[in-house]
Amino acid sequence: MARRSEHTREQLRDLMLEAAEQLIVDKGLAGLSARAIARQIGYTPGTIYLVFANLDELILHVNARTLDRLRVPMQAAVAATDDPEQQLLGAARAYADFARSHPNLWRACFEHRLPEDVAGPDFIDARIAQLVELIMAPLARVSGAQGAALNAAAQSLWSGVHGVCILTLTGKLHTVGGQATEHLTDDLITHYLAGLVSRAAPTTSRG
Amino acid sequence: MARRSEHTREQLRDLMLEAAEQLIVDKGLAGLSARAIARQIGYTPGTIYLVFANLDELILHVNARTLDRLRVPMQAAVAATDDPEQQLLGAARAYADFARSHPNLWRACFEHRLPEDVAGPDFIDARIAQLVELIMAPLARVSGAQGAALNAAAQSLWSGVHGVCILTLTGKLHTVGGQATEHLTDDLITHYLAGLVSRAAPTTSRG
DNA sequence: GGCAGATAATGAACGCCGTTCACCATCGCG
DNA sequence: CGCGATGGTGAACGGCGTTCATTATCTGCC
Repeated sequence: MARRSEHTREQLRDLMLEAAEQLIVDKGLAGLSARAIARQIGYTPGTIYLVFANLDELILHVNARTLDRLRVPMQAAVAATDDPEQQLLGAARAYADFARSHPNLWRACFEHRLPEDVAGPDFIDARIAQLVELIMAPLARVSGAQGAALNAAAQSLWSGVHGVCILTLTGKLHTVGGQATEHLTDDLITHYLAGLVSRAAPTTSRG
Repeated sequence: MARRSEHTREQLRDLMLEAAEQLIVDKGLAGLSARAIARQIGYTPGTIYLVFANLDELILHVNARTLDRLRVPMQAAVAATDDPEQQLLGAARAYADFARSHPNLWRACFEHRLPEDVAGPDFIDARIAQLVELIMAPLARVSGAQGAALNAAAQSLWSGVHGVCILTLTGKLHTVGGQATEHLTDDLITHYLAGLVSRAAPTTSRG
């Protein structure tokens, strides 16, 4: 058994990513294994290493796909209105909605941990940057901020929305009267924006 | 070889938690294994299962300890001043500082995933609730909020701070001009508070 | 002192895991 | 037809979490 050439390297790559994605969807990152992927596509585990350097790299590519898909509804939310505050609220709701609809895929993007020293690849960093950039324009319009202050605002606000999603959707926020995710993202954004508008970006324009 | 009785069940428990903690500190959650713990304390893996139901339970107890230790500097920050805004900023900085000083322990609290259906135990939920409650009083004083609105504020603001810490400390926010963690938590809190003060908690007082 | 029963701990075993690599079946080409 | 290149294999290595029959030791009783 060798040299069957039923698939191109490219086709094989897609088959593997597809299978991996399905496994993550069904059983989470923990349910993913080289052997399971191989079983699913009718190859042996060794074949995976002809296409990817290791499982981590494969997972990173699944995550890249997930981030690409996540961007679509967020962009749509931004395009759906001209009111910058509504754009931000909509993008956050789209984010929360995606996370809730595809919990295992979404969590894989943030739970997957590379070995201590290895840095995340550029193609992931770039996609996260795209998400942050999505909210820069509305944020600039609504607050008049720019430069470093705008950057800080985009990062802190977006990290904040992400934090709300993480904690609520992983059930780590079972506090008194646990709030719905969107309720909390709305709360965070509304108040943050109100503060941003009422002040001239105090913390970052000091130096 | 059996029945050495060199240690009480309690002592054994502490030995195991200590060893597990050290392993997590040194190599992260991924570096933890029943065999490694056993090796470190001079017992065999089987012994661990006389004390804990499984590794997950052991890890949850390590996490409980971590959350207890995390609360100390946060409480100190709140006690250090009477200005509620400074209390909140201080608590967030203490949180970020702890996360940076003990990255692997801190991350273990949020990266550890239980099998799909199993819910997190109360002794973890309670400790997270304690952290959120820490900021309720200052938040109430600074904004005048109470009831559900106060609850939502505490949860969204604290989740936000957590999100900032997660994304900056795991290196997932390598965007243009990456900001220091404390810079972003300050930014988030300052603006959120300003917004909270300038408005009468709009999103939650509507119904 | 000697013996029985209780029990703390073992260690071998099961079925997984990621990863490597010598090997071989098959292909295209001369 | 033969041959070199190559796609893919599958066995192997050292790890993992977890279970459990077995055993060495302790305790209490005669």
